[in-house]
Amino acid sequence: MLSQTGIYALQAVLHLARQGGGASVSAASISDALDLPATYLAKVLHRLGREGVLHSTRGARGGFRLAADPAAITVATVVAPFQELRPSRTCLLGGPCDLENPCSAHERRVAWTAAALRILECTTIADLLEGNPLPAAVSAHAQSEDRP
Amino acid sequence: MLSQTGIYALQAVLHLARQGGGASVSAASISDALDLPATYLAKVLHRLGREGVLHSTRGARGGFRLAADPAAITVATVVAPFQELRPSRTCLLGGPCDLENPCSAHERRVAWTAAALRILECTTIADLLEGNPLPAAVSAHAQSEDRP
DNA sequence: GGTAATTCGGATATTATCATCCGAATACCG
DNA sequence: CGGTATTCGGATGATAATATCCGAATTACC
Repeated sequence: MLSQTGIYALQAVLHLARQGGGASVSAASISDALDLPATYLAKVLHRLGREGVLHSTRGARGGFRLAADPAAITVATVVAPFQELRPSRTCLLGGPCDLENPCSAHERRVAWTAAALRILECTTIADLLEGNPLPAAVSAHAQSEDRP
Repeated sequence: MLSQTGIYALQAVLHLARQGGGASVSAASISDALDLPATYLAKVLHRLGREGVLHSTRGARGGFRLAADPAAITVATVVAPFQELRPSRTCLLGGPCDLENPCSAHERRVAWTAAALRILECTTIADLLEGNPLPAAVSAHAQSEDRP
């Protein structure tokens, strides 16, 4: 559902949020705390910086910090640089398919990506930190589906 | 959302359903009709045979045909051999997480996979052939989210 | 100014997925 | 019985995602 890279990004951002917004935190320190591949995470953080999610400062005592309040950063924003979130043009059945020329699975594809996107866009970093539940309107269709 | 291999499987099964359940159809004939990688599709079909979705007969005049009525085959069944459908133990945030020890994104992950799974399990091959809409209970949360 | 800490950015390795190739084994058909 | 069409199954080759390496550029601190 989320690419490994996206998960790393989310974990790192969550870690930064836990540290508060004060000082910059180095990539090494983050990968150390979360036990993630250090050099790869560095690249992910770098990308989040260019994307405007993080603020990066170079040189000694440099590092990364959140570019906004945790309540203003959605999971979708964090993950977007690393995977396609919007429904792509290729449908469940292969070939292209759009509103004018929908394939027989078009409606399903739209429902699927809409459900996913809704969750990612309605959840902020602060929500995850504080354990806020999903809004009822979003979770309405997801009860009692837990046991694997 | 679906792996390429899963899409191939779905397309092939749909093609078989369109041909009716009478004679066996060869892998070459299917890949020819759908313009899919022939040798790879052969493997996919083979797998669907072992999995019980298709019935395969060897030798001249051999080939594949549906093992059940299109209305009795769900998309989930067709796609399952080629990708993890049930929520995995690794959560949105990395580490393991279950009912006893949920991470802060647990509920979101469950909602997400439940929405996807519901669509895949409620849609049969016959539904796609006939263009049946999603049941209202499933699609309730997916309106007006179409334009990419 | 020198040194240590750190991001930046490209080149390269590793791994999973997708795809091809080839030699069987099997069954129909004359 | 021999020939041909086909699935079966393993070995092998591309391509993309994941991960590592190293040299540079930048900045804080002494």
